[in-house]
Formats: sequence, C-alpha cells, structure tokens
Amino acid sequence: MTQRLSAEERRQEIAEAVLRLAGQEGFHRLTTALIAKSIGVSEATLFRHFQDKQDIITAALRRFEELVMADFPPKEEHPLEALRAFFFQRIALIRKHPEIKSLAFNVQLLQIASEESAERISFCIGQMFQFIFSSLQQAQEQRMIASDLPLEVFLWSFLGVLRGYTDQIQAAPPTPQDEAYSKTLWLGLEQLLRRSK
Amino acid sequence: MTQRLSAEERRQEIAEAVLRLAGQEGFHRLTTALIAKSIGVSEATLFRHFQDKQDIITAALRRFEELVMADFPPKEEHPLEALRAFFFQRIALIRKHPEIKSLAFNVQLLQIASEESAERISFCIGQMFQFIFSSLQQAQEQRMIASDLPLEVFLWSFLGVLRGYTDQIQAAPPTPQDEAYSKTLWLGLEQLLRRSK
Amino acid sequence: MTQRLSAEERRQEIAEAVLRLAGQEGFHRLTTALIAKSIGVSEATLFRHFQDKQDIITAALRRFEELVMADFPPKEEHPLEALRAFFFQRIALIRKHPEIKSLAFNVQLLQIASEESAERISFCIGQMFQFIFSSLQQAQEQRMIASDLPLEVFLWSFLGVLRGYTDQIQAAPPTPQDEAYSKTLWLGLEQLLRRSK
Amino acid sequence: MTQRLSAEERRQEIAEAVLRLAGQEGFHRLTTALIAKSIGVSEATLFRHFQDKQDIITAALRRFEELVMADFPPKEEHPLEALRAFFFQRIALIRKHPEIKSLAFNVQLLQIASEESAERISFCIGQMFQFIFSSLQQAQEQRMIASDLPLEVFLWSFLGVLRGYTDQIQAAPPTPQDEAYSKTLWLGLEQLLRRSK
DNA sequence: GATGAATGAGATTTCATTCAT
DNA sequence: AATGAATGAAATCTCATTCAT
Repeated sequence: MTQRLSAEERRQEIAEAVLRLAGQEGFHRLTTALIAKSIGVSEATLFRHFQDKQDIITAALRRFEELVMADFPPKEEHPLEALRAFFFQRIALIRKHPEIKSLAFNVQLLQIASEESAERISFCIGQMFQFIFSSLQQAQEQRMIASDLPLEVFLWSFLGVLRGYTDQIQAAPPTPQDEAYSKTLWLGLEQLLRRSK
Repeated sequence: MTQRLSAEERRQEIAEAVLRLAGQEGFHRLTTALIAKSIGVSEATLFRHFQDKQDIITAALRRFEELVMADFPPKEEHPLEALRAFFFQRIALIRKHPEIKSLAFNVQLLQIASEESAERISFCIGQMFQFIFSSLQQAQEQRMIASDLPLEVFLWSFLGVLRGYTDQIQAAPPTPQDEAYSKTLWLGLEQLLRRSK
Repeated sequence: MTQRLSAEERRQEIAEAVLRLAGQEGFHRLTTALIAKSIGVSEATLFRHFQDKQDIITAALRRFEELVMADFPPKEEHPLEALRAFFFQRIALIRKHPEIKSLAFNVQLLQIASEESAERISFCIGQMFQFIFSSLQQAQEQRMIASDLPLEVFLWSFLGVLRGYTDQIQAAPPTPQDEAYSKTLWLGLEQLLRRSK
Repeated sequence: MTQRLSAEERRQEIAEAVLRLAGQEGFHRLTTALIAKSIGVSEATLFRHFQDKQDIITAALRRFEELVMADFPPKEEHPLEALRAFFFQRIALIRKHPEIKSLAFNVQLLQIASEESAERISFCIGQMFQFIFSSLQQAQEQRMIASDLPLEVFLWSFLGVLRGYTDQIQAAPPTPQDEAYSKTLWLGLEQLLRRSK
C-alpha cells in the first residue's frame, strides 16, 4: 500500500502530477487512471481528495498560478530593469519547473478547465500583459525605446524571445553555457529595443 | 437525409470540419459524434471514408499542411522582402482560415496525431524556421540588420509579432482599419529590425 | 464494373461464395462485406438478389444440401456395398468441394441459419444417419457383422473413419497415392466391421 | 448491485461463462453484452478484468485446456486399459461440464481465438491424438489388435465412438442406465478392436 | 442489374466516478 | 486515509441494410 500522507500533502502531490502530465502527455491522455498511476495511488484516492476531475484540474491550475505569479510583478523601478527581472524570473521558473513549459502560454489548457478557473488564469495572463505593456510604455515615455513604433511590436517581440527561449529549455539543470546564453539573449533583446530609438 | 457527396468531397468536408472544431472546441471535445454532427452526417459515415479516428485527424493535418505550405517559401530575392511576403501571407491565411489560428503554432495538436503525421508537421515547421532563419542571416550578411546581436533575437521577435497579431485576428472579414494596422505593424517590425544596426 | 450476370447465375455465385468462405474463414468473419468482396461485387448487389443475410445463408445451405444429397442414398442392395458406395461418394464430394469439408459435420453452421433452414439440414443429417444405421442393421441381420455388439459402435466407427479421413483431404487434386490410400482405408474399415463377427 | 468477488474469482467466473455460452449460443452471439448479462455484471466489469475480448476468449480457452488436460495422459500401462481410462475420463468430463461438449472437437473455436491461443489448443489436441495413436500402436505390437489394418482405422473408430457418444450426453446428471450404456459401449468398442485380430 | 453513399443499431472499449471494506 | 471492485455514460468502431443514381 501507498504511503499515507496528510490530506494537504496528497492534494499538492496530485496537483503537481497533473501539471507534469499535462505538459508531458497532453490533455487527451490526462486520464484519472494516468494521474493516479503516476503517483502510485488508486483512482479512488483522487476522489477522496477532490470532488471530481474538474476540481483536480482547478487545483493544478491554482498551483500553476502560484508558480507563475510568485514575485510578480518585479519590484524594479526602471522599466527595462523590471522587464529584465521578469525575463530572468521566467527563465528560472521554467528551469525549475520544466513541466509547465508547454502550458505557460497554452490556451488549450483553458479548454478543459472550469469557467471560473479559466477566468482566473486569463486574469493572470492579463496581468502579465499589462505589466509588460506598461513597462514598455514607460520606456517609450522615458525615451529609452522608439516612440514612433507601435507598442505591440515591442510587446510581442519581448514575448516572442522569452517564449522562443523557454520553449527550448530542457529538463536537465542549466550548464554555465546556458546561463551565459540567456544573458547574451537578454542583452541582444535589450539592444534591439533600445536601438529602435 | 443528408446531401450526397462524392467520396472525395466528403473526405475534404470532414477534414475541414476537424480543423475547424479542433480550433473552436479543443481536442478533448473533438469526438466523432461532434464531427459527424457538425457536418450533418452520421458517425458511421465518417468511418466509411476513414479507417479510424486517427486517420481522420491525419487527413485534417494534411489539409493544414496544404494551407500552411501554399506559396511557401516566398519567391522574393531580397531577404526582408521575403520576410515581408511571408508575414502578409500568414496574416491573409489566418484571415481566410481563422479555424487554424490556434493550431498554427500549437504543439498540442501533434499529441493526438499519429507518429507519421506528427513528423510531417514537424518537418513543415522546421521548413518555416529554416526559411526565417536564413532570411535573417542574409539580412545580417547584407548589413540590413545588426550583426552583433544573436540571430535568435531576430527570429523570435519576428515570430512573436506574427503570432501576437494572428492570435487576435477575428473570424469577421478584415476592415480597412485591420488592413492599415497590419501594414503599420510590419513597418514597425521592419524598423525594429533595421534600426538595430 | 463487374460483369453482369443473370439473377440466377448471381444467386448461385453468391451461395457458393458463402459456402467457401464459411469453411475458410469461419462464421464470425462471414460478413456481407467479405462475401461481396470475394466475388467482386458491391454489398448492395447481394441485397438485390437476396432479402437479407439470412436469406443468403439459406441459399448457401440449399446448395450444401444439394451437394450432400446428390446420389443419395446409394442404390446398392448389399448393405456393405451401399456403405462402401456412400463412403467413396463422400470422399469424392469433399475432394471436389473441399470448401464444405469443415461444414460437413459441423453443427455451428446451424446456429447462424434460420430455423427452417436448420431443420432442413437436420433432416438431411437424419437421413444420412438413418441410411447408415439401417445398412448396418441389415448387415447384422445378414450376419455380416457381429450382432452381439451395439449398433452404435459400428455406426460411430464408420462415421469416425469417414470424418477422420475427409478432415485431412487437401484442396489439391488427389494423387494416385491418395486414391490407393482411401481404398486401403475402406478395406481396413470393412475388415474391422466384418471380423467383429 | 452485484456481489463483489475477488479479481481472481471474477476472472474464473467470466471464463466459465464464456465456455458455457460458446457452447450454448454459438460464437456470433457471444457478445460482451451477453457475457456480462449472463453473470449479472456490467460490461465495463469485463474490461476491468481483461484487456479486451480476445483476452477473455483466451482465458476461456485456458480453462478449457485445464479441463481437457486434467489427468492426462492416463497412467495405465496396458494400452487398451489406458484407452479405456481415457474413454471414461472423457465421458465423465463431458457429463460434468456439458458446456464444453460442442467445443471439445470443434475447430471453429480456434477461428475466433488469438493465434497463440489457437496454437496451445492445437498442441493439446495433438497430444491427445499422439496418446491414442501410440496406445493403439502398442496394442498392435502386442498383438491385441490386428496389425494388418491401418492404424488410422482404429484411431478414427475410437474417436468416432467417443465423439458420437459424448455428442449426445445431456446436461442432466447421468442415470444408472446411462452408466450401464457407456460401459456396454466401451465393451462393444473394445471387442470391435480386439476381434479384428 | 449494379453500385457508391449513407445510416441505425449494436458491439467493443474507455473513463470518470461510486461504494464497500 | 486508502483501495479494489464495480459501473453508467459516452466514445470508437462494425455491420447489415437502404436509397438514389
């Protein structure tokens, strides 16, 4: 028989398993059988801790939210510094939790979530957009980046680079080369933005 | 009873329905019952035209491939012109086929596809990356964009902007404002790249 | 398109196909799709010539009856001669129509037949038993075989040898060895019966 | 709700139900719905205990094998004694398990079995033939039965009588008359064989 | 006479969920 | 707290049969 855990520990374990499996296996294979098996408990156990599958997904999304919103928004005053901080925070997050990599920007996740849950996530994503958008706006106002180009170009470039890089992060712990590369990348991105002026 | 179509027409219709539904409803709701209902035929009809559900998905992905690879790669010599052409081609494609919007960059789709099918799609995506990458490389060599910044920064910025914009394209036909906006966006992106020099 | 046949020819063709397939493939694979394919017509064609699948089976069983009851019962007066004739008739029949080999004694066939059809076949089998039984009875009365042994022993021995041999007849045309062997077999069986006295 | 059984008991119950139904109803009616209904469980329960229908059939055939190979081959030294033992064992088996009567010699069963399963059964049947054949061979060598007649005549007579009799065994428990008759039958068969000398 | 397209009914299988222990 | 057994509902797939051409 499986080790007995406190209810709270078990809930956590299940939520994390879901996060991991959703990333690894995709949603159509995200069955209660698979979830249970992946942490070595019976399916019935899942339903002792959660009302139904929706409820499990919701818990997983809460966990996702927690991870994604930790230390958000960055404290830095200087807008490009704040973006820089966010950039590296995100990379660090994905390095620590590569399981959420493919979820991080994924709208599909919301399709299997409850309405309420989807709204919460949408709100988080909105917050993130808002933060990036207003940081870039300030940068424009403070003449750090071009003000004759549409803000969306900056917004989507920033997100594109962040996403492009995090998409290729591997499960393995980062090598010094990885660290160096991510720094170079940021510098490149920053230059791109700054030189637009 | 339903209108009778030739086998080929029916296959097409089914494949397109799948493409549409996969975008609209998400994969977990992509049941044979839903597919059949959406085009007003019986489930049995689906299996008259395809071996099994996998086979239906495969046909849908072929159609996707067709759409995505039409007129690819662009003929333009000048690298930034080629990228420009690609940019507008993609926007036009999504405007005409908004149903594939959420698939266009979506890896999830591949999780429900057959191995072979997934490989074909991966190959297409690879082609697209290759095209963008080498266009940007030429632009760098020809001193149109900075050569002291990592190419990935350009690559992901380009993709980020393209994706950011197409993600918000609506099903409705484009207004003159939409047209104007997409042009402005390209000009903005082009400036961003060019000024980096 | 397939060659057009007269209704009667087509009915024959279908009935024979069913007989062949039932032997080769077994009943659970005896689908209308397979029947149609095996003679190169569409399934719809089957239903132009027969009311339903039952009806097709019935026709096949009529054909079976025809084959099995041809020249039955043998004309010979002498009971062992009559049995001998029957023995070789059956072997010749299976050599000519190996497709009915596995049906010849098979009760399973009746489970998929209509009640009426099953009764007709049962009647034929009854006739055959009757013939063998009364031939042996006469042989007993005429002191050709032992009269202190139960007739069933003779009956089942006769049937056992006939069945054992026909079961191993191959589709290929008989070699001279085959012919010789079947004669030896009959002589053996006849001796077995006669010496019991 | 149904009585709860251990997995092993349920598997047994299902396998036996299949054996029973295959005999009673024929294979084309052997649906999972019928199997489930016959033991008063849901269809889903079948698939909790077996991978798929094939797997259920396989289990039934294992059970069949077990029954048929119990106490086989008989220990008796004397070849006709061994055959006698086998003869009565088989009759006792069919009396106890009349459900396997129509399977006992039935090749059709193999057509719905998995390849591996079919091979196992073929092997068992081969063993049985081998046993009967070599017993008769010894009997011939020891001059208990004629050595100028082909062995197959003896083999098939023996099998014919055994089969003929078991085919007509009813589900009801044997009456004293039944017992007496089967003894008479064996004596008759033994005489038939012995007097051939 | 023949067929390609279509389907209702049913067979097999999966999955989230309940229940007794 | 945990689980093994069980299941209803739904998903996938098959098959005999109909219909328009």
